[in-house]
Amino acid sequence: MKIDMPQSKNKAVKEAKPLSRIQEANRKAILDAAVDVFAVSGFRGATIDEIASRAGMSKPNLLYYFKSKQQIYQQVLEQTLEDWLAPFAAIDPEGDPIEELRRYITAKLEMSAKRPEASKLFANEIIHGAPVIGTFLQTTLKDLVDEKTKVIRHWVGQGKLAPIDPYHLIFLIWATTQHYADFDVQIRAVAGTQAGRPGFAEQAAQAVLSIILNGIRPR
Amino acid sequence: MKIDMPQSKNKAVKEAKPLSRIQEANRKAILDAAVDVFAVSGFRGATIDEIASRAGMSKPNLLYYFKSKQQIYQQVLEQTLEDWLAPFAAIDPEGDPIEELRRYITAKLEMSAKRPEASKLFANEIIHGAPVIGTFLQTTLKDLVDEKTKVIRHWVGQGKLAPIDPYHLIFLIWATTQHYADFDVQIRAVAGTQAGRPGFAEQAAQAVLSIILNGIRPR
DNA sequence: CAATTGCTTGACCGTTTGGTCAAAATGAAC
DNA sequence: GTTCATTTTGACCAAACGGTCAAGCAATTG
Repeated sequence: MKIDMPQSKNKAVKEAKPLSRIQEANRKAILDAAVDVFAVSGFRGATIDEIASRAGMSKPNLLYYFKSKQQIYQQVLEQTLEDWLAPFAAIDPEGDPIEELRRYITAKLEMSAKRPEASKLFANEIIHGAPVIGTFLQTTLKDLVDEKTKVIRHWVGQGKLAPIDPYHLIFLIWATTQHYADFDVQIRAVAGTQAGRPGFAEQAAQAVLSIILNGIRPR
Repeated sequence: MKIDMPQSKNKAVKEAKPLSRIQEANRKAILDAAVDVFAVSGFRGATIDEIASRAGMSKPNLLYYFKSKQQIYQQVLEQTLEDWLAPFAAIDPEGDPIEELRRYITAKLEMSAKRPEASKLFANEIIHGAPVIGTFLQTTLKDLVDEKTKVIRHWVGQGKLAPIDPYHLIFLIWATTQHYADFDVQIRAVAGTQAGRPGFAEQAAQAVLSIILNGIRPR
């Protein structure tokens, strides 16, 4: 599975597209179904038939809207990437470090709880070598991370955070927050009844925030 | 540590097992190849042909040693599980909490660096709903985790650790350490040249240990 | 050496699956 | 209601893949 990243951000280019009511509805139904199917089965494991069936249409009909399985996959990935990164981009260099990071971690934990499929979708893609979003990671994401590492380094320089490597702090936050989505099966298996009880997500947030924030507080 | 897999049938029943020199070599070659292939392609994406080819033999020959793709998969999973959990099981209730956890985290980070495929194998299995090791998670692993949560709770009670929920501490450690293996592509893409330099793993270990250990030190 | 057993593989089969196509059904426009 | 474009699908194809089988090859044994 070798794919090059098309990065179809060409909204302006293909503006000669009316996109009828029925088209819009069907595309949405397909993409919604696709997130779930790709998340649980991976790219290879997912079948067009299942996506079509979940979207309430026949396979050829689905292929009428997206000309290949890959195209659906890329579209779904692109669509979710933006939401996923938004809270990270929103980290404010002028804000209080601890508060900014608390807000970011909380937002990511909420996303993991609310849309675990999106997280699993990424996890799958990256574990398999990021064949589709590889160049995105090396360009857009790297730039964004570089920007934020500067911010964190600045905070450290000001003595507002303990001296830690910004990259690894970011990785630790990503790892921890996404873990609750990607490994939910393991968490439920291990935590047993506790994981099902309401308030579990809040308890998780409290624990994660406590450890990380105390871990980076200036000493 | 004894780990019995749900699917692993007759180990004791099939007592007479000669296991010739050539058999042993071939089985090992197959399993070694299988770890890599399953790790990068997932169960569904992996093909018997590729495993066989990497192991240097024909597909029918591979099927002579393992009668199905699933059997290889289960075997590989079982084989790696023990190593993977050993350092966790080795956490000593009598030892110093901070030192015990430092040892555990360091061991897991080293495993992630040395054998990332093993970690990816698990990640894949769990993200896809743990179809094979599901019951293992609910039984053996849960018991082990319950045991260790008691230890951590005891430490907290003695005032040797800050008051944190043991489950979430364990999840945080798992998440962080495995992240370096499972998401290595993303880490390399984002950290750029830095990630390639020697000493990067040590730098990661230092940062992770610093944040986590300071995060749980009694205050 | 002969013979029994263990090891290896080319050829093959049935199924799944991504994708095509022509034709039918539906809707929009007049 | 007629016409034209859009939407939908049953039937089909080719490739990939898991798994089988019979026959060939190597090794061990007596």
